[in-house]
Amino acid sequence: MDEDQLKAAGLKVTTPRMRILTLLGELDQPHVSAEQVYQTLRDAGEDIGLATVYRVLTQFEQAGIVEKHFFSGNQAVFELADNDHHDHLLCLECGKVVEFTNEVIENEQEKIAKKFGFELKEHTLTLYGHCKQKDCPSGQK
Amino acid sequence: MDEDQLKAAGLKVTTPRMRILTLLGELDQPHVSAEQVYQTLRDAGEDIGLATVYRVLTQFEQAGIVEKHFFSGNQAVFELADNDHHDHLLCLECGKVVEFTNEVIENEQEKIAKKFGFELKEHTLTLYGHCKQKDCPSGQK
DNA sequence: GTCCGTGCAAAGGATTTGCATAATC
DNA sequence: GATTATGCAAATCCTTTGCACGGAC
Repeated sequence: MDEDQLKAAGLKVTTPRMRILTLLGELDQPHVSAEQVYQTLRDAGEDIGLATVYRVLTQFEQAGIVEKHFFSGNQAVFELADNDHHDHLLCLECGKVVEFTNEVIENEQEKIAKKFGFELKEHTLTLYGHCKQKDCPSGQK
Repeated sequence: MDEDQLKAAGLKVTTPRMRILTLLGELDQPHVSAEQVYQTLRDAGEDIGLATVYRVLTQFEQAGIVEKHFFSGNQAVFELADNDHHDHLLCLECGKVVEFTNEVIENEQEKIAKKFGFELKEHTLTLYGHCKQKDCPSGQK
């Protein structure tokens, strides 16, 4: 339960934290910016500040509850961390995001790190392309 | 020659552009921020503006002369684009950067894109770890 | 009641833009 | 000489911080 996750992370159970955590679990598109979280909650009538959203998301990241990505380079997006790691494939035209996991690549990364004497801690793999769907500009014929 | 690269990109041959292009080719550590380029040139006595550095690097990126990366998330770094693509492995402790290429991963990426109906355009793969070298905090016993 | 958390406004850092001047072709 | 570049300063965008008040335990 959300509440237990907060306690486990040593964070007091407050309204903003609960609202943000719940919201992250209800999204259609699991990748959101701090601004989007803020706007969504404001629209829902919450009296929350943008600074709090940033603070909470940062705390969640440190607690391992969420992951932070820099798909676009200028604005961070957050997503609820799931048990098994995954990477991303996204459409340059419509922004659609697909998550995937690939054992072959994961193993190869370990080999590369070992080859250079590194102890691998984490990695970021993002593929960019055109999804070619009917609802995307890249799919128009 | 540097000059020809500029002309080929449809950019006039100006002092700032030549200085930046030359500098990028002479670096020990090929990954630099706009600020570093700016400081290095100022220290060398050039009368250049930071805004120009940003403008030129952006133009170079669009011309395919340089690549822009977001290793740290908050500050972009640039490097001269080489013929064959490569990915990066970097040390979380000392910032050391190693470049590598891996056919297995490249092929696997194509398969993934195909599997989801995407036309792959580009990708970013960065591995983070500890290099364990004697000159790095991660290497101290 | 103590301590941590929050909202708001101000500060910060990286990058971009407006504009008059200066350089390239 | 016309057009494109440049330097400087101001502006913008995203994110963080300072501070007094409010809420959790």
